[in-house]
Amino acid sequence: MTHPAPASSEPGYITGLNEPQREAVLTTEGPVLVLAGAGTGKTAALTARLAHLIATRRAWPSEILAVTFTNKAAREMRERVHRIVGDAVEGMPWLGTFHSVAAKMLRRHAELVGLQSNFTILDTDDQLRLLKQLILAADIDEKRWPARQLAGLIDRWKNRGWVPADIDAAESEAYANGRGGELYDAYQQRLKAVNACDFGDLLLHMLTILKTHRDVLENYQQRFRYIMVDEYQDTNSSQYLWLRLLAQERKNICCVGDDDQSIYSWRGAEVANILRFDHDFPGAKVIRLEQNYRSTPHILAAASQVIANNGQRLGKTLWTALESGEKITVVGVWDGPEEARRVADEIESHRRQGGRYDDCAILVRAQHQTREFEDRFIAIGLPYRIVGGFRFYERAEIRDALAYLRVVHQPADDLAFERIVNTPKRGLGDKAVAKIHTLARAEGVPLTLAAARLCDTNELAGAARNSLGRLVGDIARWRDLSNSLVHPELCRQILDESGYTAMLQADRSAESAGRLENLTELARAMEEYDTLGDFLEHVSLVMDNDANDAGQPKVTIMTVHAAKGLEFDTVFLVGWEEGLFPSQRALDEGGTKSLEEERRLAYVAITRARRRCVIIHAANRRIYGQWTSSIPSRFVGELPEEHVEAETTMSGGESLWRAQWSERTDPFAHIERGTGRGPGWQRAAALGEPAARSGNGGRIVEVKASAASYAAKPRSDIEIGQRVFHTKFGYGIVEGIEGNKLAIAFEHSGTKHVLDSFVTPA
DNA sequence: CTGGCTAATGTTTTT
DNA sequence: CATTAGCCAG
Repeated sequence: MTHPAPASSEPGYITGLNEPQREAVLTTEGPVLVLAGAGTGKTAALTARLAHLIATRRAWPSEILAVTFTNKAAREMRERVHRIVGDAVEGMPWLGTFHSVAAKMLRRHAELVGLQSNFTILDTDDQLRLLKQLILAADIDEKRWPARQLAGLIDRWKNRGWVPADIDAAESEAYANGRGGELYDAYQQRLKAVNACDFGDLLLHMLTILKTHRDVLENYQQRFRYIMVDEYQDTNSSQYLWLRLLAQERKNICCVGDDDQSIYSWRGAEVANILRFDHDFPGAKVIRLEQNYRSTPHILAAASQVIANNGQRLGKTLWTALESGEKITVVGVWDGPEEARRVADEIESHRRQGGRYDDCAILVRAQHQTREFEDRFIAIGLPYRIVGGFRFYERAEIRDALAYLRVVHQPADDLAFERIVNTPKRGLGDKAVAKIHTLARAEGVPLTLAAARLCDTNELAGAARNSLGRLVGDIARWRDLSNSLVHPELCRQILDESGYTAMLQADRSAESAGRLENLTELARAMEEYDTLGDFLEHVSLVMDNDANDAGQPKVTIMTVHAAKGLEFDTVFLVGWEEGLFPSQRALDEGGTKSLEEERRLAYVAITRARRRCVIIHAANRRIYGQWTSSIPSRFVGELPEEHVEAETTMSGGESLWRAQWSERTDPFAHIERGTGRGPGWQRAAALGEPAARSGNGGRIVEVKASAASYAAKPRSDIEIGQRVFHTKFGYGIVEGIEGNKLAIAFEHSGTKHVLDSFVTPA
């Protein structure tokens, strides 16, 4: 395809675009669906379109609704638009994730669904605690009907846009013999009582409001001259309904998506939304972006071949003008540790050839796979970062601090009160809390108020009464202070006066120093927000842990899900084995639907690579501490041979994994699973230690010293038997020294091999 | 009421 | 295996 010569008066943001991209940018009126394959410049087109609307004065920035799924995507769009149109983007209040935009709206109309505008947004943990209370109260055995299950069910209902009244008997049957609906209703009531929302409510409540209050709906319909949606294939029903209501009047809605990259159906995403777009918006213009700018032909061909195995797809033909590059490499290794060694070796050799660490990414199917790599990388001192994992605000100390702030900010926040009432320990255990609860229920007041009243009675014994009285007094005082004190300072003061800081200081464990640091960071982060309320909202909706990407280049380790939308020169796709990828869960469900989603995930994974894609599968892996043999993923078998370079470190040679692959038809194969005595284990026992086999025709050479440790000399201040401190593993005793590598028996983490530079004498 | 122990249970993926 | 929830003893 050739690019037409740009007209001389053409604005800069158009110039670099190809023909379909231009069309997507310039078709501003009416419904537009952009089907954008991986790496086809979707974000470029989307941001150019946004800039175009503003630059040509079709709309003020405040008249455009632009929604994404992740904060990362929202931030990136904001930055890119800013680069084009400058500070006008500051006035784009309606650019954000579905959840943050909905929350913003809901704060304005909260009273229409029985909430106050300072409502709390609950996280999963609060939600579960609340549900557990309700399950207990309903006299249901929580062992048999776990709160998690109910939470999942309610979430699914909310994703579909169903309020409690919409739950029929059949749906209700999914929990506790038909009591699901009843509990959903109780849950919603309880949320209202504590003036709180969960994630799903943000959209569901707004949907209710838009449906029942014409004036509000019309207001927004008028305001949003243009609506743009990123990753449309990931919308769930409630998001879809919400969008449809808002777009109904002007119909200037532009959705961008790729049905092949729909990987969130477990979260309620409906691919059907993208399939029925032109049904809901008649006359919709469909634009396909098919030129891929990211990957080499080999990579693109392999990805296309894999995804072609899926049935339900709109279908598109990706092509690239790039030169052919190298084939995809498929490597079979013996076990997990070897997989990690192999990846580390490849990265170091890439590095020696002048490459950078941040060219490389390791994509895993499930979070727990990151461990193996982390262990190895720490041992050899290879810089890495793990994306995802725990978010900043999920750490216990942050949540405790936030609970204090929530109690101060929102007096009805019972869940926050429960969390802090005995943290730090102040002698207020179950007994005391139960009394507060009883009183609160009897008088129909929030826990903080009940606690205050309880202090005026003789219900509590001396010590507990004093303790509770102090807490109640403190909270009242902090509430007063919150009007006069800037909130970062308020936060520091609360942490000090509550004894929380002292508690951490008294704690001599490995993590406590980091925790104190996190709290300092929290107070610092608060400075960026105008009000305490703003801050709390950002923490629950927006804050992610992308902040730690500063410093020197690092290898990125993350899940495939987290990698969507990103690209890297070199990508390692690890753990491509049946049961891991595709996941056991997808296999158990048996249907083609979940399997196809796994395949889309594989497609997303492969298409992250620009130049080099290495796919690895291991013959043996430890699952729940048991060695289990595994066979290569079916997706490995679906890779087109002409685009693949296969390699194995196993003596059986290249054909081995293909032979193993045929085991999937063995009806008794599953019997070996989890016994710890499967074929893989037996082979291992027969052949000896995996590492010892490396001379046996295998291509892996056991790396004794990495490049990083090769030339380094040992430290003089550390000797065997010495007690040392390691930032990640805590305290331990040095058991061995080899060059600058130490073997340390850690008090909590067992014996590990680490570089001495990570260690200080204790 | 606290702290330490045992037992059970779990691993997708995230706003 | 590793974490966590729930139980029991001090």
